[in-house]
Amino acid sequence: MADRETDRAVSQTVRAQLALRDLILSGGLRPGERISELQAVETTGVSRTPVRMALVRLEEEGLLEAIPSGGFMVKAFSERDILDSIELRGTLEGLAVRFAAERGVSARDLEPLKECLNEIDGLVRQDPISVEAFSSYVALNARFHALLTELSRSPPLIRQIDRASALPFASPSGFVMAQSALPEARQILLIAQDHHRVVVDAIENREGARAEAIMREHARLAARNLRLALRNRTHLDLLPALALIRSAAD
Amino acid sequence: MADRETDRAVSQTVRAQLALRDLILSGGLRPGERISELQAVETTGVSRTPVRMALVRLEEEGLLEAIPSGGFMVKAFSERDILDSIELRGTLEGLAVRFAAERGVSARDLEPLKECLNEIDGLVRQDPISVEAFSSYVALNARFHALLTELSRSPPLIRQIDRASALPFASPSGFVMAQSALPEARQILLIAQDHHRVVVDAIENREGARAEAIMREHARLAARNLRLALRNRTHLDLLPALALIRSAAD
DNA sequence: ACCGGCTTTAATGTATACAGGAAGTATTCT
DNA sequence: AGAATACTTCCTGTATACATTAAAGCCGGT
Repeated sequence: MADRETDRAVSQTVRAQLALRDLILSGGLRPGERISELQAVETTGVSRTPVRMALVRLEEEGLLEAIPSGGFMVKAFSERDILDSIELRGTLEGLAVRFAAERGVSARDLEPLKECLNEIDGLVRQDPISVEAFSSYVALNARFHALLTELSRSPPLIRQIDRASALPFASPSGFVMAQSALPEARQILLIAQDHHRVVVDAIENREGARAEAIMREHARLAARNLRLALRNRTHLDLLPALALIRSAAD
Repeated sequence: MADRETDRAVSQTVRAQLALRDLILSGGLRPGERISELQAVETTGVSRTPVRMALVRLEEEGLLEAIPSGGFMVKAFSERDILDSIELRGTLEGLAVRFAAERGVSARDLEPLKECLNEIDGLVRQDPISVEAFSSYVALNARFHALLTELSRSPPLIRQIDRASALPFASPSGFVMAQSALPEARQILLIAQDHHRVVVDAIENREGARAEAIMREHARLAARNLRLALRNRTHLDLLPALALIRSAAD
């Protein structure tokens, strides 16, 4: 019912984009496989025009790759690509918090950040942390990162960060759920939350270099999570877009 | 008539994209102005479908902005936006050269870079530097930066740098021509070339932090060029996309 | 049996027709 | 005279039909 209403509200293009993205991330298409427009029309139920539109947007998003002769194929990522994408996001977020620190942030703008921090504190206080708490953490973490980048007050930078975070495995919360099954899960979350507090403190004190450095290191937690999850090979079903990873042998 | 042949070779979408981009950058449309598809059809001579495609790509490129009610408008940039975009590019290029330094680059891969450097040396040796030499510099500089980012061997990063450099005022050579009319032109070029040599040296010696820092500073030369050109208000016609800059008062 | 060329098929790129909706304008009422 | 409402007009989003081109399969020759 709500679905029915939103279905009518959003454009066919967006509907196709969401459907195709889910299909790709769920592994419905193999990396390197050509994605036929006609086939996409059948699976999404919309006509070719919005499907084409959605394909272009998914290419810009980084999930698809244009075939020289025409059309698109599902992009394949190496583990290195993913690690680089995480480092890339960390670098951009580092620039954002440096801007925030150097340019100054009002106490009023800092308040929602601190609320976020307190809510996260409430979550990580429990030991062990429930799966529901992890789920809540993902949402709060995403909100915190979004608020943080906005502190830069730099539309071009915010835009670029959004684009870099569009790849699910590069997003700030990409590997949090996968981490929930790990024994060191709570410890990692505590460290991450400490990073959060430190970066806010650095911004408050106008310490640009410190804020930038800690933000870069913060992103590297995601890289650690990925490596741990891949090594343990447990709960890999919690990893979105794992289907897009091609082994180094390919 | 190579034009006639290329016209037939490239798709209508690309043709529309190039035509519309030129139109926007030349100031044919005012920032904030809605860009009508029908009007675009008339000016480009292609039908609505490729025009629509081109509009979407130009939006992703950052030159257009989607209107909530539908359609697109020409994006307006503040001087701050442009300076931030330059700093952003510098940060990304800094990451690229850090990757290159840390991961190591073979002498073979470094060779084309050094050729580029020698060619640029030949240009900046003359005093004063001719306009033709400036023009050659732009091409060589673009080539050098492209080779440099490729040394990172990181497709996601290269992709992101390309996107960040798509905005003409953020590209490595965006303000070089505007600088050609300045009295301090040669001095700036000499400094830029020194940066080039230093960054290659740093990469060779695996000095990641040094390479990153010098690359960031190198980008800031573009910021200085922009400020000088805007203050002197001379030869502003050499600045592409100046029409997109809205004053702080707007 | 394998390779090369031809034919057929299918997929993309393009053009256009149609419907729904937003914005601007004119008119009318207060 | 001003504001609100209704109307008209234009614009976008969507669907579909057509043409061109690339790819795949088949047939024939070596």
